Amino acid sequence: MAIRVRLNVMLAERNVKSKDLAEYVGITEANLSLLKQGKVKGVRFDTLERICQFLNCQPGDLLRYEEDAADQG
Amino acid sequence: MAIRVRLNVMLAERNVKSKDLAEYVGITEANLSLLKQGKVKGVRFDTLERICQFLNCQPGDLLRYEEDAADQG
DNA sequence: CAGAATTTATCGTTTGACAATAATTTTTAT
DNA sequence: ATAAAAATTATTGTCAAACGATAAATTCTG
Repeated sequence: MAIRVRLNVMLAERNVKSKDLAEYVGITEANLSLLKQGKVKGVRFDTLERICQFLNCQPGDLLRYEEDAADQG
Repeated sequence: MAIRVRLNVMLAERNVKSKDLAEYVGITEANLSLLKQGKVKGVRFDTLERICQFLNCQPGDLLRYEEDAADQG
């Protein structure tokens, strides 16, 4: 079990481009990519906040405590 | 709007002591207190994971994107 | 293929999570 | 009220890592 970042799912569902989200949040596409791929060890609340704001969702939609997964949506 | 940490609520509901959670998670009571009070700017996923594990809940139960609130539960 | 989008890779900066510790305050019995 | 327990606040310090900036490589998509 681990925290899984579901940003990729959220973006796909809403057909939002990483570039646009990155721009809105105020981080680089590179760093957003890392976050999407679950390659960061944590997140700052202001970043999380901006993402929720842009995607009009809750942290719970982006973060899940679940089985380590290879690739399922 | 901002990210709000609802740890206090979760602990109260489950009648869990901060000390016990801190011990389980592996952080000091002082730092857990800061997290509870919403006085940290972010959180590491391994910390979030342990909290979810101990409280048997999801990140969404602990983090909410909502109106900045003074003290309501 | 061409262009766009995304990911990966480096290196550097700076923030801040968390440790360790102690004192203060609040809560909970007795 | 008083003692004990629990929680908060306060300080100082360390070090991991979030994020920036940039560029190259890879993966879509038309």
